[in-house]
Amino acid sequence: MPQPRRQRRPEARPDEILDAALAVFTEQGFASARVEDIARRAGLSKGAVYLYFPSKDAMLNALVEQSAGKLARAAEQLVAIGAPGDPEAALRSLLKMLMTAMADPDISAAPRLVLTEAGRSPEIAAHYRSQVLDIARRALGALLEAGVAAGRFRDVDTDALMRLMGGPCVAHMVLTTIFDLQPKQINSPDNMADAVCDLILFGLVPREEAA
Amino acid sequence: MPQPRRQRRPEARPDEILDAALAVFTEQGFASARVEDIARRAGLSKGAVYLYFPSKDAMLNALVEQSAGKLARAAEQLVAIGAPGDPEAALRSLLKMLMTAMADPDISAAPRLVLTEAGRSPEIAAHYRSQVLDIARRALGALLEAGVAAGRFRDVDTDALMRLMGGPCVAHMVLTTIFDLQPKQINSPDNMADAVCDLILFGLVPREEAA
Amino acid sequence: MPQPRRQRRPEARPDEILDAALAVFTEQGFASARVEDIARRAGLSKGAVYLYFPSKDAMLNALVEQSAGKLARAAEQLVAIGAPGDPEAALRSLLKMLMTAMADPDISAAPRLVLTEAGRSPEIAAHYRSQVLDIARRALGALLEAGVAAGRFRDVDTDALMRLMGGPCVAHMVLTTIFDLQPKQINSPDNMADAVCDLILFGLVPREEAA
Amino acid sequence: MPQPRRQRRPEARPDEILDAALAVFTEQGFASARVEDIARRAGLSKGAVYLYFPSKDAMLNALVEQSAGKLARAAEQLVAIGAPGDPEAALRSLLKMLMTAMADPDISAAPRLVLTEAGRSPEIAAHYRSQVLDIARRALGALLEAGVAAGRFRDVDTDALMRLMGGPCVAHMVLTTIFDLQPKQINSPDNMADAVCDLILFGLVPREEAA
DNA sequence: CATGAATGAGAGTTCATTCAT
DNA sequence: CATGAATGAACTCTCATTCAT
Repeated sequence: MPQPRRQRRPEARPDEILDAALAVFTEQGFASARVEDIARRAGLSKGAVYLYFPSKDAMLNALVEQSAGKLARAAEQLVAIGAPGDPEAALRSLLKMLMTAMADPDISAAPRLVLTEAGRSPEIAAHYRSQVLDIARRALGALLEAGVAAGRFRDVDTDALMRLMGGPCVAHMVLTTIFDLQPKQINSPDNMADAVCDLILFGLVPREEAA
Repeated sequence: MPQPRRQRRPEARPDEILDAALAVFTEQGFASARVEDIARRAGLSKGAVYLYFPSKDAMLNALVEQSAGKLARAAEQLVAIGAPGDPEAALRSLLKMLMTAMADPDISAAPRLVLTEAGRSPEIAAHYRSQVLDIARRALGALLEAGVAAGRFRDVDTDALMRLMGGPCVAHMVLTTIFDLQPKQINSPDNMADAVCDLILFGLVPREEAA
Repeated sequence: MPQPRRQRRPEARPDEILDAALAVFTEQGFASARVEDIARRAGLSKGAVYLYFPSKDAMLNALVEQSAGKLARAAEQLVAIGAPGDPEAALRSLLKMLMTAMADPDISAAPRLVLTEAGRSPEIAAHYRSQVLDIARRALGALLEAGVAAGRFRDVDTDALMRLMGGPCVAHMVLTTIFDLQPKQINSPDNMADAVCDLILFGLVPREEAA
Repeated sequence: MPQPRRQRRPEARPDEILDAALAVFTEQGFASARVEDIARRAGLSKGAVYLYFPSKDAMLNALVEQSAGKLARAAEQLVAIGAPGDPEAALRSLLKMLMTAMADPDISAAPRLVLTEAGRSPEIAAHYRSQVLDIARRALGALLEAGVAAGRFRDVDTDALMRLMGGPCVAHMVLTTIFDLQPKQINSPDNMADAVCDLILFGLVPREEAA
């Protein structure tokens, strides 16, 4: 399957535009982004984007809708498959997936956009909440429940665990992508996920079983 | 032919304007915020704002500069005082302070603004990084070192711990302030901090008390 | 929700805008002129002007650059061709060309604009000086030299002659265009040029040779 | 008479303000000049100037009215006294006075202001025309008439002579004050006046002394 | 389908003018 | 008298959106 060198595929236009829009929105912020910049980056004229999207706002909404759910569904899948057998491993996989996704600027672009724009758009906030956060919380709750049932996890609060799992991933994204603050020792998202997961599972205080 | 209506002129004008600006910026985002809205909220006319700040950008910068450092310095103090005696307690205090601050919409407004605007403003990002993040990381590193020296903490990676401590606080702020996703069981930032701290210290996996 | 009314788009747009700008600038002065007035006079909307010129200042500069040199080059040509043969005739032609140009409100509009704006814009002053005044002075110097060599002119100072040639033309322009002070007897720029030229050549004091 | 060191002389305020206004207007142009700049230069606060002048326009008008007439009346005097006895000397004196005045940036500031502002203000143009130009023309006409009657001047057109006398002075002012184009050989207004006067009187074409 | 010239509402900023102190 | 904080109209410039071609 040789990839054709951009034979004008008008069917792909909307996605090309959204890709361009995502890039420009995350670089400049939604309000500061100019439709013309998006058009140019998509290889189109300004007017042409309006053949595919009725407004700049519509692009943002499409972007959020498109991205939302992907990660949440992946998390759901992961938990559904892994939780019954080995909750610890499932939790670790979950964290790795999330951390890796967040550490990749391209993948985290959409969440980052939601992060910056949800504050001034109740629609986006509500949509993301119901399509991503609620689903993620439910999946995490199921995973926790399975682990507790198996005697592998303590019976802790789901929301606390959610913050403990998601928070470091978001923090990692923010620190590396926005503030360019790279970890000193750890040099891959995977290792960062391992280090964080280790702490989540076993805690900062040493265990005394070594007798 | 202006028809003015004069007000008192307290020395506090700049701060009043900054308060109004912070509110409007966090509500609408910096780019969408109108100077006139800020002025009205501060009880002034549009033009009067320019007697105190040369531009809209200057307001944002003043806001960031004003807020930056406060939290970081508080964290530094807290660690310096508490770490030598009881590292666990110091860590818990630190987390509580951070979580409480983040859960208060007024206090977290400035950090939230940085979160949404740093992505498109290298100056803001650099300033916040050097005035807040670097300081916070150093304080946390010192705390960790003290705990390790005292045999109370495992010798883990500072950046991983930083993400584990800060992440949940940021996540809590984002979830409650932006997405209005309140925790189901836990009803105060203080309790959330306790729950998270408990997990950070002792881990999700139960300890074998029997031994 | 714009409700546009489209027009044709000739390649001549920039020139149409400059024509309008020149008219408005000379009528109201650069600072008092409104871009919208220029646009309307050019048959465009305010925003459209900015498709062709990045700023109001750029219009002024374009105007000055466009006009500068035309007259000076014409003067150069005239002198180069006429001076060797008949210096007196060349001088008369030069004066007539200048006087006629200055007396025509459309042609003198650009110089008038320079006259009013150069005082507050060192760039304009420098540009006009080097592109017009220096060239004109050089041409006049050459003409004078040729006349002296041919024994037709006295060996006078170039700068004095420059003021004596240019001054009356500028004065004529100022008096008729700005102060609406028309000559009582002389009714055409051509005749005024002749009268002035006659005085320049032969002086106010009668010659005694008539005997 | 020792000059007191600026003992607050409220009576002189209007003039101090006008001096400041003239300076600022000629530097920046009337429209670009800010009342605050004028106030500061006059050593006052912005509001205080409005105790003496009702508006910025009023300052300009006062300035024009103040300056207009001075020169014209001086020219009138000069002609009235000198013309009957020695028309040539009177003409030379007139030219010298004018040239010297125009070459002094302080003295020529007001005429320069009129030059730049009369174009957009019919009132200023009309006032200056009636208070200065008409008077100057009449004086020059009288001088010419006297000279002709005495057989010393040819019977030329008054308006042409007016342009020939005034033009070089204005040109000298414009070239030196606005375009910073100093004469190469002639180094004083007085000498420039002499050179120009010599040309006006005796012409560029050599006289055949041999007779 | 695609272009890009054109529109016009709107935002930041300036500044002449006013008036409480 | 004098101050300078405050007003608000006006202006430059931007940009989402439209539509003739």
